[in-house]
Amino acid sequence: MIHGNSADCRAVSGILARVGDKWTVLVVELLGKGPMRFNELRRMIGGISQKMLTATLRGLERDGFVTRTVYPTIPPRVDYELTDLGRELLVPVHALGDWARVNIGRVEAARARFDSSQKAA
Amino acid sequence: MIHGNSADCRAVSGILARVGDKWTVLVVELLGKGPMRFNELRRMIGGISQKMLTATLRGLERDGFVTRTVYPTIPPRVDYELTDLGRELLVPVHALGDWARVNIGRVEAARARFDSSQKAA
DNA sequence: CCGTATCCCTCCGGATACTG
DNA sequence: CAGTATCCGGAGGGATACGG
Repeated sequence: MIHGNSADCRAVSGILARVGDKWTVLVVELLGKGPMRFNELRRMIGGISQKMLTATLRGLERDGFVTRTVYPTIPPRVDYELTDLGRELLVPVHALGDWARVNIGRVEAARARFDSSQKAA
Repeated sequence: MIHGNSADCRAVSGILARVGDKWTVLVVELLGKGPMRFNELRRMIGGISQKMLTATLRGLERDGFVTRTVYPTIPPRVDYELTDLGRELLVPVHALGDWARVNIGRVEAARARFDSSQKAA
C-alpha cells in the first residue's frame, strides 16, 4: 500500500504487531544473552504472569524466533533459545530500542507540553 | 531491567507500544512523503475508521511526532506533518520495516511448519 | 471537511487453581 | 518445574450518529 504493495504492508504490520506487544521484546532481549529456562525468564522479567510468558514464547516459537528444548528429566527442564532468525531480528529491534533510549526525553517533553496546553483549554 | 535500568526499559516499551499499535506506522510512513490532510490519509490507508485515525494522530501529536495545522476556512482544512522528531523516528522504523519485508518469507515458513506439526499432535 | 460521542463487542492480559 | 484451564475486568477498536 505504502510501497505500492499492500502485501508488504501487512507483512510489516504483522512483524510490528509481534514486536510491539507487551512482553516480546523483553523476552527476546533476555534470550539474546543466551538460552534460558522458563522460570528463569519469569524471574528476570519480574511482572509477567505464567500465562502470558507461555503465550509469548509460543508466539515466538511459532514465528521461528525461538526454539524450545525439553529435557524429559524429573523435574522437567525446558530451555528456550534464540534461533538465527531471532538473533537477526535483534539487530533492528536494538536500533529502535537505542533510539527510544536516546530520545525518550524529547518525547516526554512533548507530552508534557501537549498535556498542559490541553488542560489550559 | 535488562540494561540494569528499569526506567530505560519502560521508555523502550512505551515507544514500542506506540510503534506497535495497529495504525501508527502506516500513518507515519505516509506522512514521511509529505504533509497530508485528514481524509487524504483516510483514503490512502483504506481500512481505518475515523475514530482510530483521529486517535492515532492525537497520540502522535502528543508524543511530538506530528504537527497539526488548522486552516479556518470553509470547509475546514487540517494538515498533518511529521516533525523533525518524527522524521528521525522513521529511520529505525524503516530499518525494522525493511527487515520485515526481507524476512517475512522465513517467518511464514516457520509458521506453516509449526502449525502443521501441531495439527499432527 | 473534520471531527466528537456513543454503543457494543472482541480479545488482551491478570489472578487463581489444577496437572504431569 | 513447566504448563493448562478457567474466570473476569478493562482496553482496543469498529459502526453509527451527530456537531461546527
